[in-house]
Amino acid sequence: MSHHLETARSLQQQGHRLTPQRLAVLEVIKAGPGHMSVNDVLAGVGSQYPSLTVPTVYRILQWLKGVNLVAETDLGAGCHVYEYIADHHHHHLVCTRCQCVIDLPQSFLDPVSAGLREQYGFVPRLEHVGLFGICPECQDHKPGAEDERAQEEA
Amino acid sequence: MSHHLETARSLQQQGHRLTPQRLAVLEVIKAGPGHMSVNDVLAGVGSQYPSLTVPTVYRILQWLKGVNLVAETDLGAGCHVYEYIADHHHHHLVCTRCQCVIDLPQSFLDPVSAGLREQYGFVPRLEHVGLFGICPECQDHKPGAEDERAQEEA
DNA sequence: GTGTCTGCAAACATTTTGCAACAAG
DNA sequence: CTTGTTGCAAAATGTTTGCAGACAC
Repeated sequence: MSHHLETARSLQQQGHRLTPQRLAVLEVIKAGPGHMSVNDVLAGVGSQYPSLTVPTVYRILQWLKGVNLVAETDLGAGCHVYEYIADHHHHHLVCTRCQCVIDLPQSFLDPVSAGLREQYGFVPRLEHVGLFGICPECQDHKPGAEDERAQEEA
Repeated sequence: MSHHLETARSLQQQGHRLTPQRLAVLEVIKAGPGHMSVNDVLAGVGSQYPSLTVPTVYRILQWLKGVNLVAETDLGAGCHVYEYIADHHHHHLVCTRCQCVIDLPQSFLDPVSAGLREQYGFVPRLEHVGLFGICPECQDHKPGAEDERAQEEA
C-alpha cells in the first residue's frame, strides 16, 4: 500500500487534490479483478465510504482516466468498465456467448500499432481494446448455434 | 434495388417476416454513409415512414444484427452505431480529439484474426472494430495537448 | 385467421449536471 | 482562506419493455 502513497505523492505535486474518496476508488480499482463497472467500484468502496455516491464515482473515474491511471473501455455490457493501468497494458477477448473475458498481452497488438502509425499516420491509443468473438469452450460446447457463423463467412 | 428484393427473398424463405419498415431500414442503412446511429436511421427513413418510432428501429436493427446483415459497434459516441455488412468488412480509426473516423480495410486485421485463432483458439468476430487514437491532422494542429501523451508512454 | 410486428407509452439504466456544503491545499 | 470536491437531487440520454391494434403470411 506504500506505493499507493507514492502515486498519490506525484499526483499531488502535479496540482491534483487528494481526497479519501479518490484514494479509496484508486485502491479498489487497483486491487480489483480488472474491468469493473461503476457499480462494482461503488460496491467495493461502499464498506469504507457508504456516503460515496454514483456521480462522485463517475467524476473520480473520469479524473483517473484523465491522469492516465485507469482506462475506460466498452466491453458491450451496456456500461463502461474501468481498469487500472500501471505499466502493462493488455487487451480483452470477450466471448459474445458466455461473456467470459480472456486477457491478451499488449504485445499482441504491437504490429497493429506500428502499422497504423506507418501506413496511416494514426497514433493509436491501444491501452485496452475489446475484441469480440467466441471462446474455445463455447466452440466445443455448442458448435452449431447462432453466433459462430462468423467463422465460415470470414 | 433489385438485389434488395433478392436479400429479402432469402430472408423470407428463412421464415422471417418482411414488413415495409424492415425493408426501409435495410435500404437506408445499406445506402447510408456507414456507421449510423438509431437516430440517423430514423431520420433517413422518416420521410417515407413518419410513423416509424425509436423502439421499432431498435427492434429492426437487432433483428438485422441477428441475421448478420448489419454490425453493431460502439465508437465511443455514447450510442451504438450500425453498418451494413454485405461482403466487405472493415474497421474504424476514431480520433478521440476531432471525432473523425478513418476507414481501415478488413485485411489490416487479418494477421490479428489468424493469431487469435492459432494461439488462443478464439474465433474473433471482427466485422467492425473501433480503434481509438489521434488522427494525423490533429497531431499536426495541436502537438502538445492532453491526449497524445499515449505515444511517449507506450 | 394466426402469429408476429408495429406504434404508443412508460419504464429502465446509465451517465451527466446544478448547486449548496464541505474539505484539501 | 481559496479553490476544487463531495453529496444530493434532478435531468438528460440511450435503450428496453408491455400491451393493444395492425399487418404479413
